[in-house]
Amino acid sequence: MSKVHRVTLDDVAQAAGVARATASRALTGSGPVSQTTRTRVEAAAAQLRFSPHQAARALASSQAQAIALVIPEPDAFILGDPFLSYVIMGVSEVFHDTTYQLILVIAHPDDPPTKISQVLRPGYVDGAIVVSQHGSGQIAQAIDEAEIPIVYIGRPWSGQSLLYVDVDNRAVGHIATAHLLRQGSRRIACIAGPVDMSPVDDRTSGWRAALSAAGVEPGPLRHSPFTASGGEVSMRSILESGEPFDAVFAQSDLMAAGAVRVLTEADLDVPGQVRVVGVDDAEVGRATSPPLTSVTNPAEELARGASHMLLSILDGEMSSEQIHPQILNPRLIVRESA
Amino acid sequence: MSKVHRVTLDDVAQAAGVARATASRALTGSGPVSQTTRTRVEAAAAQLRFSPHQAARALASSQAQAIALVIPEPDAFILGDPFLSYVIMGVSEVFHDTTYQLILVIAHPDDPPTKISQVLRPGYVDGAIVVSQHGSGQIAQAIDEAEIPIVYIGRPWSGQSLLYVDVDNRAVGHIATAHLLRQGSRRIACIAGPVDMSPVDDRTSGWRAALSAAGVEPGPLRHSPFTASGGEVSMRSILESGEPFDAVFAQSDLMAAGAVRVLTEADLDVPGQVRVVGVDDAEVGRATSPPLTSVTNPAEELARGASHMLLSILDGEMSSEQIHPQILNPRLIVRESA
DNA sequence: TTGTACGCGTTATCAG
DNA sequence: CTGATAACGCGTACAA
Repeated sequence: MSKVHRVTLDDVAQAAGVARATASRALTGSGPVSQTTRTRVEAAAAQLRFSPHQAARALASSQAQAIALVIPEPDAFILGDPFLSYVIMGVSEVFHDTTYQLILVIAHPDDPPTKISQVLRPGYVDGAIVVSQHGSGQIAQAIDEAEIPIVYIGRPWSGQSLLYVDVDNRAVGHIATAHLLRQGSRRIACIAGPVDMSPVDDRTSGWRAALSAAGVEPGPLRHSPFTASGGEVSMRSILESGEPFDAVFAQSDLMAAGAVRVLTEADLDVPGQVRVVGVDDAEVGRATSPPLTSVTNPAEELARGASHMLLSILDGEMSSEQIHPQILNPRLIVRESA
Repeated sequence: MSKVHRVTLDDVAQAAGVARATASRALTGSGPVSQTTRTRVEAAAAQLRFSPHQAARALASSQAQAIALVIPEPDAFILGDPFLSYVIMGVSEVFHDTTYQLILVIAHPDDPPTKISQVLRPGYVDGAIVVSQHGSGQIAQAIDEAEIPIVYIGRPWSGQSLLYVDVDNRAVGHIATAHLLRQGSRRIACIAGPVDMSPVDDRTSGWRAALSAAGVEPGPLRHSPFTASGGEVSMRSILESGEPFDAVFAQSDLMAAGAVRVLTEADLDVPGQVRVVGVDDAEVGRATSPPLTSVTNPAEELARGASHMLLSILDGEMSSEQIHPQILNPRLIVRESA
């Protein structure tokens, strides 16, 4: 059990016949180095298979070279939502080409805010992307108070941060509803997500706006988690209430899939008796029968946008004038359910 | 622009009127400290909102307090697979209750093995969980050669590591096929995943074994990525080949969903003319019409198992005798597609 | 039980 | 352009 000697910068320097400082400069490009010594150092490093000790580097340079992707997890199975999968992919993709590592932080709403504060500070990560932010709770506050740059995916519920990317969620609700109206629906229900999320708020008000613009009364409205079973619960609740409706705007495809399931079980034909529109244009919506008409929610684009925004801040390439939200436009994908 | 003074352990020590070493021991519990000074130090730390500098701690203790979840990403949209979402959730859940951070590493097959080697070393992470390992490629080798403990989710294709958790994938194939046989199918096609993955191998051989045990000839076999469109492609290929079949064993629900879609488009009734069984028992399989009969693939359990295995190694609670794979049993979930 | 002093591997600041 | 040398913040033998 002999202790394995870690190849350190000193070893490289010695092998190349230079001082440690010189080797550092040569490898990081952080200072003037002659071409000859540079190649010599690089050769030595390659031969010794040197790779810098991240912690040491972070300590000395006070740069963690890591960013956090924070996902508040209020409901147990939120990761089942394809939206988040694509967000993870998008973020990962952008940072893959950089020197930053991606630290995934799934924050439970009931664990101490100090836990997340510990991570969101300089020395641990250089910045963070927060997705699917819920409004209430100390977690949101802890995040707001972090001393590192934070970019949000989805307009933050409170706080005045302008560092976020989002789809125009009001438009999402409007587009979906307008389509249903065009198809002839007159009593449009809304199966919404949790009440404390800004996208939910915005999509719901888009729904309302489209209805009132058409002079139509709103149909029943229900809130539930962004899951298939959430959609089922809401759909059942609406059916049991006896409130009339001839269409459903579900705020995610997962919810819509649940709703379609309940409608089918109740022998209601989709779209014959009830038209359904979802949001996300996710795979699950292509599996339902009939396939789901859906409004896009470009998760990967949002993720990439947020990542680039964060990168440009970290690299100091962002003047304060450039700080403004980036809003993406949703798009209607018509399939057979509406 | 005054420089923000970071609250350091020295500050805490000073405030508590003790030496830094004492403060360190009090906070980490790594040495004898009197009860009174401990409370005093803790009070000071709380008041100053001290939180240790992770990099410094990692450097001094040569423990990164982080683990990596490595996901080789051969196909663009692999994260669309719910299996991986649940793996992420399971791993995250276990490590959430520890002091370890989760670093997500998505490794492209065509980027230099050195990139992943850099991460998988002491000083960066203390251990790693590798999921969905493909056989070929330098990445696999780079991972094998890492100097930190590695636990696999899914039996590694090559190498002799016994540190893995997996479902009994042969049983997965066997159970699915046996069920189809029991239902009266006699010509069972197999829509398999990529050829260089051990689960694919095992499920396929389970399919073969069940068929030969029943004295039945294997139906057509196709390989494609573990995605819905992969399932579509394979299904179309089988249809176009003209080879007869009256059932399909698809090696994931996503693939099965794609297959069902193609079958429906071809006016083939499921399960009337073609029975279909998938794997994963995922949400997407509940949205298809008819809902998918499926063999479970307990992603979260696998993830939790792997996480605990890694933790017990990191904590040194594992004698070499205990090193053996952990194999979970799959289970058939009968729905309407077969 | 507590304090002193050194080391962890890099980067950064100076002289030269 | 290069080489000493001082931080960076914390853990930990060792001595008191």
